[in-house]
Amino acid sequence: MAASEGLAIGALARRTGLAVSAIRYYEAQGLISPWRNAGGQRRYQRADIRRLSFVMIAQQFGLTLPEIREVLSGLPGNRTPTPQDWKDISVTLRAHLDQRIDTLVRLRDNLDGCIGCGCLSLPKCALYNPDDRAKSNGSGPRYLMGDSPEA
Amino acid sequence: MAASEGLAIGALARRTGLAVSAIRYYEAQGLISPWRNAGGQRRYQRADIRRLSFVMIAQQFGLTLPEIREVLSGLPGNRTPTPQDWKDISVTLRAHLDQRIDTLVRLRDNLDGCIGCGCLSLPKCALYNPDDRAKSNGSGPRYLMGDSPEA
DNA sequence: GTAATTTCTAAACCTAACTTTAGGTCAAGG
DNA sequence: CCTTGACCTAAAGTTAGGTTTAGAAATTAC
Repeated sequence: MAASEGLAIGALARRTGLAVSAIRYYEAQGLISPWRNAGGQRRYQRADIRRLSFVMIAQQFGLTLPEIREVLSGLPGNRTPTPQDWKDISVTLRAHLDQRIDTLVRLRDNLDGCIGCGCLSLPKCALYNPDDRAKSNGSGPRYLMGDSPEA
Repeated sequence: MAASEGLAIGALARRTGLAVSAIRYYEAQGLISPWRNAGGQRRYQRADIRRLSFVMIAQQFGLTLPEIREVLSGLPGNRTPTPQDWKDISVTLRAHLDQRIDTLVRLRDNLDGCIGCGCLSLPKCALYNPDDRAKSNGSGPRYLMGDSPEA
């Protein structure tokens, strides 16, 4: 009834642009924790709009949901996060983004020297970086290995 | 028998570091086209080592397999690609990479102003860019939509 | 000329991040 | 009161990019 009862999931979905099913999924992944009303329906705080916005931004930055959950754990649990709280955890986000950009820039800098020369001999190039690739996917060994230029 | 018979799939796997299953998968996706020997086994050209290396690099750059197939279609079909051929298609790759870096840098430049201010009001920020998100995944609508700072 | 490797195909399985479906309950309006 | 729309759970389906499995045939090694 009153506004103090919190937001229903549909209202939160409209405010964030997320699908209702996505919000439930995020809950299952531990990214958001609504309470339940007498009828068993989810109710959200207004601050959860901001929380989900943060999740969406972090996803654009390339973080996985577990990573985002980790970053969000930096928020205070006992009170509604303040603007300063959000600033604080955005530092972590910025670090992730910086690293991602650095990696791509490094790749780009090597492009002309490696593919550009036509040899594609990766082990001899700085492109070969197992650490970068390890994050790509949990399944299967993926590492770069080139050949001698005669191929 | 002789070297002129081409590479078996296991040999190609060893040369590239890819799994045999991955190479077969790439064939199914139209990224590589071996011929078959008398016994029905796949045989590859030595130039295919380079082709797969290119696939692996392009993947690091964030291209999907269909995108990579598209880029590879720029290679001559009637002869073994020369170093210059590889240089030519690497220009396309470079363009993809540049665009990806630009997007991330733009996101970073907006980070302090948007999340950093604590409002997370995305529609009012330059972060809101449907084009960037459209590429993320085929399934489900994902677009950013913020809220007013009171949330 | 066998035995051990490789390779073959097809189909099932895997993760991430969700959506869809099915069948049922809750809440709000008239 | 009762209908309509929002919400509930659980399970199955989806896409990308592969891996694994199973059973059979081809190659290679000795």
